[in-house]
Amino acid sequence: MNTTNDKIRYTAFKLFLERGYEATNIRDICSRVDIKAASMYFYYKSKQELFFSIYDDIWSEELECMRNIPELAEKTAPDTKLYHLFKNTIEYNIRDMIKFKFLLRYHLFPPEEIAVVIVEKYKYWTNQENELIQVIIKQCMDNKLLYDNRSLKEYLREYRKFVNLHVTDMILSNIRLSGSELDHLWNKFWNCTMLNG
Amino acid sequence: MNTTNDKIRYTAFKLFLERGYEATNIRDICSRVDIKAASMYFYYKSKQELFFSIYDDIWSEELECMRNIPELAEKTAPDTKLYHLFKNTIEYNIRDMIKFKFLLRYHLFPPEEIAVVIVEKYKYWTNQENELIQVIIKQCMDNKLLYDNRSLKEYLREYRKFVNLHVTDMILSNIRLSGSELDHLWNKFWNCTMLNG
DNA sequence: GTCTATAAGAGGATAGAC
DNA sequence: GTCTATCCTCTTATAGAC
Repeated sequence: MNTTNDKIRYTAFKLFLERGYEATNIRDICSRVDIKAASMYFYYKSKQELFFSIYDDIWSEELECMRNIPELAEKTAPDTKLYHLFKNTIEYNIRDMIKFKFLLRYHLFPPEEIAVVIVEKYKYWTNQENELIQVIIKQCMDNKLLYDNRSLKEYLREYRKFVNLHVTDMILSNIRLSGSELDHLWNKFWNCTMLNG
Repeated sequence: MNTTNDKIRYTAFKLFLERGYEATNIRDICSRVDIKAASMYFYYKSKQELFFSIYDDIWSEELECMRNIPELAEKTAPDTKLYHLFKNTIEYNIRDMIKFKFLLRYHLFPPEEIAVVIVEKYKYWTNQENELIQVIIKQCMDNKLLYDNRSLKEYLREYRKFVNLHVTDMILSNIRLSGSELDHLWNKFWNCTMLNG
């Protein structure tokens, strides 16, 4: 948060989130950073390059966080692992809700000018994330903790839907769920949806 | 869909939905309608006026539809009424998913220029909708179909969250739920969330 | 690295003719 | 009702000095 580049990235992130890509202009970003618009072009060759540099960083940070959940490395039951993955994901998104909101904005409503690249990058990053989740779900199925009358893909979709919707709801309602509320939701989800879909 | 005004409204709706308010310009709307930009100003005094005319219409139409659900006028049990309200609301949004998506876009990410008015209008319209829902929930509580250890407001929030999230999920995943899937979801919701919160 | 100056274009909106 | 012509402002991006 010290270098000019850091300031540009931080300011651009906030404006891209609040105003959107089209309504954010280089002059506004730069005036807040206290440089002239032309100076931005020393760091990034275009507005698009600046945007995607920020976009990729958000995904990469979130994945890094998911890969470093200590409980996933331990020798715990796979259903417990999935619970920890869920809880850590939600808590990460509560801490950094604006990052999720940023991604939500551009996945739901990609600006025409950058839509093709966004879709491409979205596929890449969700695939990375899915691999992580699928390993655990597969372990659950192998250990008969999840029935195999449903496919891995279906379970994956249920899990992703569950996580996404609760984060989306926190954004829409501006309510942050507590640890015990999360546990309650998880139990309801596991029993009502995963076991008795 | 015959008059010039209809064409302007329909085209503007599509562009406001897909490109967003800031990225949609009068010239683009008018070139598709096959008139010159200046002609738009005969119908609307500004871009904002055009936008809010469309915005209000979407809400008003949805409320009209909810108020005309035949089962709500009949002398059926209030929990059955709530089920019909849910099913009709979802089915209406499946038919006109882009209208829900339009509202979602501007409620989640209101353009700065029109944010204040959007928030004001959003409050007005959701209040209208809430009154309709609350009447039925109150009947459920009066008839002991819902326990009164939770407040009317809490039940209302659970109901709204349930409906909103499933419509949002349909938009995000591009999957439309069938009638039997809706029934299944409703039973799970009623038993797991409303009765055993 | 950061600046000034400027090119080259797109945007909302209005005046006034027909 | 619809047009042409135009105003004025804002935008991304580049050239070239320091």
